[in-house]
Amino acid sequence: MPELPEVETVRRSLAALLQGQTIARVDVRLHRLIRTPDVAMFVATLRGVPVLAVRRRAKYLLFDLGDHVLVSHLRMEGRYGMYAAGDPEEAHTHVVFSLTDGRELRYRDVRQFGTFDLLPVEAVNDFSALGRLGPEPDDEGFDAPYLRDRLSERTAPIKSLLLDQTVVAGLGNIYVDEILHRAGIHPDRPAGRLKRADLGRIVEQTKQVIAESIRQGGSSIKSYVSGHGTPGAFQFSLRVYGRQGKPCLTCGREIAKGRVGGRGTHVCLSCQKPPRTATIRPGR
DNA sequence: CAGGGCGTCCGGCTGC
DNA sequence: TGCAGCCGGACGCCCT
Repeated sequence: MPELPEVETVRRSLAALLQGQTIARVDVRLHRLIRTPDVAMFVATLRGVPVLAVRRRAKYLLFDLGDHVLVSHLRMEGRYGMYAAGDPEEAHTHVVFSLTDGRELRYRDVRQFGTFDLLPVEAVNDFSALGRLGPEPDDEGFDAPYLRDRLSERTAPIKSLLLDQTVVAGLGNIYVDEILHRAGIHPDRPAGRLKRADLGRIVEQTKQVIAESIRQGGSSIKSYVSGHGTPGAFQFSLRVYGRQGKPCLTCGREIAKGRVGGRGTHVCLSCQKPPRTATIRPGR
């Protein structure tokens, strides 16, 4: 499940692998993944185009191609790999970018949830999702006053709002659980009732957890690997995610698992005091 | 109008 | 051994 650190790790490997490369042609096997423009236009526009840079915004990969930007979202299980032209094709290969040096950048996606949008450069900032994204965790503007401004009056659980990409960009289910545990905040807490100090700890832990995971090459949970095919190591630093039934690494209490906002949620009920309204509470 | 909750997409995997 | 149900990021829809 690639979140910001995993997408950043993929970006770095793709930037190295695609350095100075030009797309010779593109073969789209699963048309549904191409959202804009239509597949014929998508393929025609990409023919013979150089890859100038690979950027990232939140969980989106942006390939700078001169007049156009290719916006790629991996969603749950999308992944890229570099292959020689004759290499046997692995299952769930949906898009193949043939490069002029003979290699192939292949996009695979078991869940078929990933998306591609090829946009004129001047349209990128207005592109629906990209245009509404909140600050990145490492932005200076992502601080406690900003969060208080965005969360005041909001009654939804803090977890749901940290997953809202317009509040802060790039967090997913794994990192939100980790951030809230380290900040000592129960995920069911109504966002608008958090104190200034609570918001400060959330901001601090968000920045720390994301930066540390990027240093570790992301978390390899389920299928994630970088563009080089190498796994990350941050999964060994996870303190609550996937650890239900095991002792809290801080206090020893058994980690509980429930649902918040429809998402599987891991919590230590000693380190993260449940509010009266909590759906995940002691005694079960 | 906007907040909030839920259904949808998909198929490998879990558990009965 | 067979198979129904689970799971989730972004987004659409619906209700309040």
